[in-house]
Amino acid sequence: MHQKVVETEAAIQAAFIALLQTKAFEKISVSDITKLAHINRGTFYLHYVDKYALLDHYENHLIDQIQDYFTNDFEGTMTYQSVKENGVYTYPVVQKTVGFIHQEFALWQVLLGLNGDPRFELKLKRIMKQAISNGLDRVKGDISVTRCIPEDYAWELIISGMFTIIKTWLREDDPQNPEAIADIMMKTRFLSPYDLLGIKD
Amino acid sequence: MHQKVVETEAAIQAAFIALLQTKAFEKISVSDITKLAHINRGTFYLHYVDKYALLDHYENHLIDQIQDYFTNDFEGTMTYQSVKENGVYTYPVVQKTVGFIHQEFALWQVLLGLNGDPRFELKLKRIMKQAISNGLDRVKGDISVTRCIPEDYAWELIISGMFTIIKTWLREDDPQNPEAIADIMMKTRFLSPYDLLGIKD
DNA sequence: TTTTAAAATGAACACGCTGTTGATTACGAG
DNA sequence: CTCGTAATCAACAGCGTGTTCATTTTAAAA
Repeated sequence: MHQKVVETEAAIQAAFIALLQTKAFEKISVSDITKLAHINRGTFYLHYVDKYALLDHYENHLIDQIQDYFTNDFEGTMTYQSVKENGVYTYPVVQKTVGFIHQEFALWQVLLGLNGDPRFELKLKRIMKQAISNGLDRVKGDISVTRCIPEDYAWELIISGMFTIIKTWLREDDPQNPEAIADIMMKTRFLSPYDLLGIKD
Repeated sequence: MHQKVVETEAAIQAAFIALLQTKAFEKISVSDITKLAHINRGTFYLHYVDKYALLDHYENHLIDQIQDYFTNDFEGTMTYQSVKENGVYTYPVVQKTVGFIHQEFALWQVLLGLNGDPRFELKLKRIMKQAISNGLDRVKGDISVTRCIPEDYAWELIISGMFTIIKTWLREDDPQNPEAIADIMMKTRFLSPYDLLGIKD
């Protein structure tokens, strides 16, 4: 691949991320991007058909990483791993997933942030649910989601709990390190809202 | 107020909600709205300065209802009320809040839906946190959010748990009745993710 | 180094949506 | 019935879009 292409696409990505930190995706024009990236507007269209293709490109880039890991390297992911210094075990899946996000933090930040794409979050949630379903089937045989509340409500609560942790992480001014987040995810598995509030009823 | 104004604004609202069911807010043009509402494009601008003012108007309408209730009628809201047929008690706050939403279901549906406004959800979350904080202070004196995970993560988890229930409700093809939702909200106070999955570790 | 193919530029185009204007018509409350 | 408010219609400049074509720049191959 031509080196110039790499440069240009990097400039576009940097400009795109910078703009998404300040305004909503739909309010960003191709002109905005190319001005900030110091390239000609026409050049943009040599790389992407429109700004939606740009968004898709980044989203798929991130999704593919996770998707690949979930479908290929899934053996042993739900078993406990080495003891951490604070005495908490961590699943490899959790560690890996948090690691993926940490690797491209700025991109995850804007795509899951206030100016991001709600549909991206939805896609990810579906993937997560599938992965957890599969993981549970493999490790323990007889899991049945509680009948105490409707099953789809239970699933939504579980998945969006994990997303809440990730999104809180991404919104922090001075973000925690990945290990701390993995730790939080492992701990919250056992915490109900009342536990979180510190209420002992 | 002129009757014609009421008609026109009702037509605008109906068109706006209908459009938000099919495409993202930012992709909706004033022309779209006025065409669907069978009014002249110029007429729209006699009522709202732009489509953002329209969005604000509806959001504030909903927020004010809840805000008013939280700040004025808050006495006794966190005490248990009459026993329901299935043996579950419900807080009046929960009942009232779910009731508010049920009253203008279609509007809540689109504003908190996939094509809605993430900032609206954020505003509501802040209000909810404030209300819960106040409520806890009043009813029980010595609540301290768990130190097991960082406090802001705990709060985010609690609040977005409640929002998850509401949003799941709003997305259902054949939505549950309000009582069922209030019931779910009361029950999930005690349920951790592992409880929800039916795992007994 | 020179050649050559790919990549980026700059200017122009029609199109669609915006928000505003001013003149005109429709209509409902009194 | 009448008067004032509300809605309509046509026109306006401004801006972003996506596409074009000729031109210039640039990196890699000869």
